Amino acid sequence: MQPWSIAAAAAAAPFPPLPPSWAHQIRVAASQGDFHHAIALFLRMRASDPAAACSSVLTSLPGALKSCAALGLRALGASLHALALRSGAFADRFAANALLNLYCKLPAPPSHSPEMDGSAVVLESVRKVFDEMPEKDVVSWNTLVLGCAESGRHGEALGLVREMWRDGCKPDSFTLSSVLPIFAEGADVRRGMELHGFATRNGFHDDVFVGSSLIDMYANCTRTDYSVKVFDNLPVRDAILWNSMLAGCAQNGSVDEALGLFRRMLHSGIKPMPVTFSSLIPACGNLASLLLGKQLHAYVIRGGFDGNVFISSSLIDMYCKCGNVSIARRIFDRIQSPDIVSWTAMIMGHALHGPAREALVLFDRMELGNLKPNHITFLAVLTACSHAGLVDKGWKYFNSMSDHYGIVPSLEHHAALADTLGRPGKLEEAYNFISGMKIKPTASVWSTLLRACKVHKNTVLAEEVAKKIFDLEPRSMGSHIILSNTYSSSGRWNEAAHLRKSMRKKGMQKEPACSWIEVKNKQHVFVAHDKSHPWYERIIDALNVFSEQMVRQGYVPNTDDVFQDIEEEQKNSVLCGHSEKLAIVFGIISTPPGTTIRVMKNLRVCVDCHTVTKFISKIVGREIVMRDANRFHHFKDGICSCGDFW
DNA sequence: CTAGGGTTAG
Repeated sequence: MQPWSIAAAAAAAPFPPLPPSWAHQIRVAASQGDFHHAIALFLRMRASDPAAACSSVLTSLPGALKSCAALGLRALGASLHALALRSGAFADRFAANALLNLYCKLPAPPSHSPEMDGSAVVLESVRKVFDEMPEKDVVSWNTLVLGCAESGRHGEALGLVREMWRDGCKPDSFTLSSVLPIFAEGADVRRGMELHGFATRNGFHDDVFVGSSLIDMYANCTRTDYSVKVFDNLPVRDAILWNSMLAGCAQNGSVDEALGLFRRMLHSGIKPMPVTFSSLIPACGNLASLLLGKQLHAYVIRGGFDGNVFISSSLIDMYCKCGNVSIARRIFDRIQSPDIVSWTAMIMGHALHGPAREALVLFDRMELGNLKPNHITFLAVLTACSHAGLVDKGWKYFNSMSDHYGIVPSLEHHAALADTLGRPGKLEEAYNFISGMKIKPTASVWSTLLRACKVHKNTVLAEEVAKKIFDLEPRSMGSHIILSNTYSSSGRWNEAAHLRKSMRKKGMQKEPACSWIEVKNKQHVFVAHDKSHPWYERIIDALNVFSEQMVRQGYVPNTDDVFQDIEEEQKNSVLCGHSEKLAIVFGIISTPPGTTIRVMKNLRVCVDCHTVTKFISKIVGREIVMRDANRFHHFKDGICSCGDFW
């Protein structure tokens, strides 16, 4: 006889494995994010297996409720609520918390009462569930705190934290990471640091969730130095945290820090992801550093990310901002299905670089593809109209916004149309347009007209417009300067001097004009009449040589923009010191023949510099790209892409 | 049953 053994018995007659229970399957599906499946299982159980449905209410309800919350199933959620009450499952912490979460996550229903909006109705039922809960724990509090924080009820969320504290329930890492984004949004670094202190004292500081909320909070408060410290102290840094750090730095202007992190990231063997690039590349655009941008583009290609629309759009934008619209266009043309952002970036690029009509050609092509323009697209289109001097089209696009697209024109759209009207000299029309606006025009809307008044030398209207601007914004620097220049250019030196004097009295100082150029990885900055650059003498010598050639070709200095009451002879020497001329000539004598010159300027280019640059581009046979405060100018063979209209 | 962190156009 064989000795009796369980193993032998099992081997002889193995039982088939038990089928997983309904409740188990529902829990697993819900926790894996397969909410439809979880709901389907729950409904099937209720219909086909009343006994199981009855015995596993407690264990299956949380998963089902979570799925309703995720899918926004209000009606089913309500019937589960009834079931929870009827079956007594509501007494259970887990089921009750899941119910609380459901009400927090459901979108606000349309409101029927005028006194109360939908979200207030929701909050009331949430609060009711919460108050009736027989047993509250930290999860219940956290659910409510998050619900308030996410629906913008910041004060209430913070009040709840105090309330839970008083109630003897200690905030934990969940609470912290729900509340920290409030201080991030409000850029309230003081209270953010208080929470950081609390986190440290209670051992939550190296929690990844808390850590990433802290990083985000400090970045939003433009304290990326603290972000980096928190980041460095975290024990575990997975890849996403790097990206979050990087984006935080890049978006808040700490580009050097972002690039440093990018290098460290590569060093630590963490592979860059598409988001890494779509947050870094725009930062290069904002620095207008073509060199850096090109290096990142090379990484993008090597990493095989060039098919990503986000990256392509950011590359288009970066190349446009760095002055290379043709590369941008090549990238755009290679996108299989450009989205609204890619189109808008490209339209804006053409609008800013010229010829601006190309922007409108693109817009029409986009519409043929049934892609719907949004308010930013219209901003780009209206910018194109103003730069191309297309008054009728400007009106047409402006009116079509509300007529065909249901987009309410914003202040920016109004400013763009006012500019479109004013630039070609339709000052009266622009004035009437601004006066008749449905929203109250701001100083910046009026100042587009003021600039137009200066260009068209209408001192009377300029004075009236300036008065409106100074009422709205008494210390508007730009407007003071434009008005003073308007006086000067019509020979009213006394009034100009008087205005300048009152500006000095108010302690207002003009922003000095400066231009800069990147040569051999180094930025060279030129301030007007600044002789400190080591090559200054050589630059002036070269400028004089160009001058002689220009005069032979018919150049006449334009002293309209010299706003001092001095002799013509002296005015010419004032013009010679303009920063953009210094930067351009430096670029020409310090780079090999044929190299494209890219110059940036903080203010708008003056008429004389514009003319001189056209001559120089022809004399040296080079393309010169200049970004001024308003747009890009491409000079080639004596012609500028702005069509002398800017 | 509760949490977070990422991206492009102005």
